[in-house]
Amino acid sequence: MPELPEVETIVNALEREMTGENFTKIETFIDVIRYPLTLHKEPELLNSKIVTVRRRARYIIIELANLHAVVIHLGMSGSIRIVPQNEARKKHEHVLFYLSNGQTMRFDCPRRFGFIKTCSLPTAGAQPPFLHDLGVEPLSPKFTGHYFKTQTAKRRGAVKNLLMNNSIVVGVGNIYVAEAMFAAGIRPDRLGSSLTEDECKKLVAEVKKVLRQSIKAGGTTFSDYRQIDGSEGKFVRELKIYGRAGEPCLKCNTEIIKSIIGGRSSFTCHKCQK
DNA sequence: AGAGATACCTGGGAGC
DNA sequence: TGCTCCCAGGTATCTC
Repeated sequence: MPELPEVETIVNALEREMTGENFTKIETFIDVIRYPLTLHKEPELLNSKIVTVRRRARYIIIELANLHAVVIHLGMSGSIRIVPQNEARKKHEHVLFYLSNGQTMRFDCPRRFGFIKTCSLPTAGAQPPFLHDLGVEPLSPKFTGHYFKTQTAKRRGAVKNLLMNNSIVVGVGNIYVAEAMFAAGIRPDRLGSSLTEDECKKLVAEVKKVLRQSIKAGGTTFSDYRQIDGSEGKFVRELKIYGRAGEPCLKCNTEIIKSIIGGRSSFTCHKCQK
């Protein structure tokens, strides 16, 4: 499933392929994915130059010269491909964006957890209005151990849930939370407010590290994520704890235990993580 | 206010 | 082999 590194990989590729082009036609093949699709009825999205493709949290923002924007969220199984216009449409390619260079950008979303919103921007480079309440970017200098300590100190709940809370820090999903918490030696069910400043520092550092490693590897292919050329991400080979319930811990051989925290699968080595 | 639970959806794996 | 069942996930929304 696409987490932040995957979205980053996709955004970089879209920026390279689409900047300077424009949409000549938008076709939808389904009325509702997560929300009703309306963008095929919005002529202001057509024939205006694509100025940038950027990312905020897991949202892909395609900004047009006329200050309209297409905002795409891939949900858990969405992917985007850029292929020639004459290529046959795949079963779950629900939206086709025709580009002025003869290519199509295709939004594929088998489980329909993704969505596409459109909005107008107050100024060039501005954030879409509905993204204003998001927390800091995990790879930005704003995400520090001290910041995380401040946030956890005033809240209740398990550390894992706080790391996945989008109003604190964005784009850290279930896979990378598991990996970062293992690397930092902290149990995911620890009360967030029980973390020392040093533990927060260590955890924040490991979150950044695991995200950077994954970006370098082209993202994690787990079930159906693909890069825009259809190739697989390679980070899945490097997962040390996620999905390894019942298997021995790679550091100490203790059996990895699966539990449910915040309604999501969690993986813990009770010897290495305190 | 904030935290927890739930709905959304379907491919794929497990089990029979 | 083929069927059924259940699980995976991020976000919005509801409830407490």
